[in-house]
Amino acid sequence: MASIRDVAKRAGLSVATVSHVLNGTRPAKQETQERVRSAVCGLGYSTNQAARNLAGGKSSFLGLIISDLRNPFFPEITSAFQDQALLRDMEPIALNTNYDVHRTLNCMRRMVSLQVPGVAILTSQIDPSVIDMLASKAIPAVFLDLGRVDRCISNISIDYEHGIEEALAHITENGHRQVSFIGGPCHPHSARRRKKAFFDRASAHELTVTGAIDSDFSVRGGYYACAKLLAMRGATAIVTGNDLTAIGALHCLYDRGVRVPQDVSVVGFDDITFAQYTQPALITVAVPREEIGRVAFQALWDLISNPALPGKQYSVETTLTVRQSTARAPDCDKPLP
Amino acid sequence: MASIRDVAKRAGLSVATVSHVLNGTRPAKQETQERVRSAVCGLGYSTNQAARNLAGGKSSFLGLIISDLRNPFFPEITSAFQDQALLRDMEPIALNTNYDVHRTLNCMRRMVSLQVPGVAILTSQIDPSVIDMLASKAIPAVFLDLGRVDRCISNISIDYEHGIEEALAHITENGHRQVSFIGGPCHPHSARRRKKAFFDRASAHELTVTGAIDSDFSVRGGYYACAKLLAMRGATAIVTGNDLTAIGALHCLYDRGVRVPQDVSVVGFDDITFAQYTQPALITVAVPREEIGRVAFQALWDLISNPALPGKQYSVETTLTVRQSTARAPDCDKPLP
DNA sequence: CGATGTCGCGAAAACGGTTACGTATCTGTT
DNA sequence: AACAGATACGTAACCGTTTTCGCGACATCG
Repeated sequence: MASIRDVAKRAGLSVATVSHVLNGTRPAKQETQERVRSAVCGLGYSTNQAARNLAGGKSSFLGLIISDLRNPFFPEITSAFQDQALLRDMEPIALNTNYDVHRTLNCMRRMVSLQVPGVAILTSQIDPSVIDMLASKAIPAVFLDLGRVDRCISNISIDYEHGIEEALAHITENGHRQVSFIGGPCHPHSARRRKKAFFDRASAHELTVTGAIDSDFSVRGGYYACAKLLAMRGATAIVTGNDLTAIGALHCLYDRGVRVPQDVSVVGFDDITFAQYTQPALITVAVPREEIGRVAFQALWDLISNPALPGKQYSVETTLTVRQSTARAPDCDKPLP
Repeated sequence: MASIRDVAKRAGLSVATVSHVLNGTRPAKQETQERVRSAVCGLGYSTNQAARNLAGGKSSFLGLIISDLRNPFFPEITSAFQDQALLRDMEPIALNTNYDVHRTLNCMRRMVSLQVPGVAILTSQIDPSVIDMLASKAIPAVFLDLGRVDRCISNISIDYEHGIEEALAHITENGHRQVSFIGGPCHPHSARRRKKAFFDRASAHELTVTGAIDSDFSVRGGYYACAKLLAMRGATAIVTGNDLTAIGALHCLYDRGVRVPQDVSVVGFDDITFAQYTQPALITVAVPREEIGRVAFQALWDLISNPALPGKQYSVETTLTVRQSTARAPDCDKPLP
């Protein structure tokens, strides 16, 4: 492997000059630049990042911790983050925790070892020890839906209220009066926030909540929760905490011969890619995943560029994506009392 | 940031000893090990990868190039690869090319810059310039469905034949005699191979191929291709080159009032996660994505461990996943002539 | 008792860049 | 002609590890 010294020798220059020409950190004569350029080509030289990171005292990596790439929530976030990072000539290091605290800590250790100047932690469940670790090293971090903001910690909070408000307004306009909710496991902060937003907006619309079940954000879980709901009767609309759950519900309803949307309306949450391909196409509260990825990078970049500044709150909106899984409530052609 | 020198000072030892204790590369007294251990804890020391990579002359990164994380084909490959890499204490660097040659080359340059000891290139379309680049630097590489194998190049080839054979056998057993095919864009090698396998096996089963359309592997494309096929009439089964296409076909059939599987059987390809959630659940030829990720790592690891050895051919099997989107051919209760 | 071997450890040279500082040379001003 | 200020470049220290080489202390053996 050719080193910068080889390039310098071949170009008849000093390593300093070569380095500066390569990085544009110091003016140099046109001819000098040419000489460097051609030596680089001739040798097939490529700068050694490790050495650069070491000498520069800073690394070109940027950490991105997510829960699980297989979860359709994350690929788009990851892609968007990556695109931004590459634009700024940073190497994104994306690792998934598989929802495992040990693994998360392992990942964090790797990040520290890599001297990352910052890390975005976009998982749903964040162990406090991770925050401590970051804080003790003063590594800038961006979290998702973590409550607080701190010295080196920014936070992206998802405005669930807005999308849920749109969803419930839509449902109310369609004459529904009784609605059910299938949420997620109560551990993740985000599931709780979705649920709370649902109840808040439901009561604002004077909707009766007939049955609210905590499920596990999986298709299977959605299926069973929906079956339970069906036993309760009464509700003409089901709102779910994520799309997988909604898909499960859709299947359950189909299997029971309940027509969607004629008999029951269903609203999902997240707007994963496949929400548009369900039968019928799922109405869902869209969480702007690409935007989250972009904002996460931007937030991190700000934090890194200005270590003195305190963390900031960022917010992304959710909005209703209207498709075919809702309709007027079944008994709605009768005039309202 | 505490360095190894700080640790050495605090422990009253030399850096060499600390390094060796930390890496277990030289025997040391129990007491010495303790001293190191405690100094490390006291200072919150964490080894600097950049320095280590530089000094060791090798990097702990492993490249993984994929087309597009958003494509449901890749997350599982990426995850599996990552899991394996972490097990071996390597940092996987996953980058997507977005199907763009420029970006691909940019990614490759980054890999070279990071001194990766090897890279897995698991995209469908591989530009020859990428191979040249790798070859000129003698960087071990693993490709997916690239034809050849070379000095530093291993290849994973997907055995499309097997799964397609199962699919067509299944279809034949169900009394179908005429079948259509919706393939992908002819550029990617893999799409061509799928198509060829289909025709080979179809003729082996003496099936008549009524209509074969090259689409674009998207849901929308599948929809339109299916519409065209419907105009041709005759076929009682449709086999597609990937699941997105099959999903599009499913929607088209639904919209036209053609029942699946009663009127027409549909078979997908890939077995993406959502194939099981379509209505009806999609029968599809499963491509073992996790296995591809694992094998890619293993292949790379072998190549790296034994640079002298030539590249190898690996093969992964495809198999039919039976669900609900096929049934006996409509006219099949009539006795066959 | 001296030769030999083993064990535990330290000194210092890499590794390939960056960058603070210093030294020519060139230009224009007085 | 002398001098200031650019301009263009080189020298060498440094970043935090790994790793080679070698040194002393102690045990073993003839």
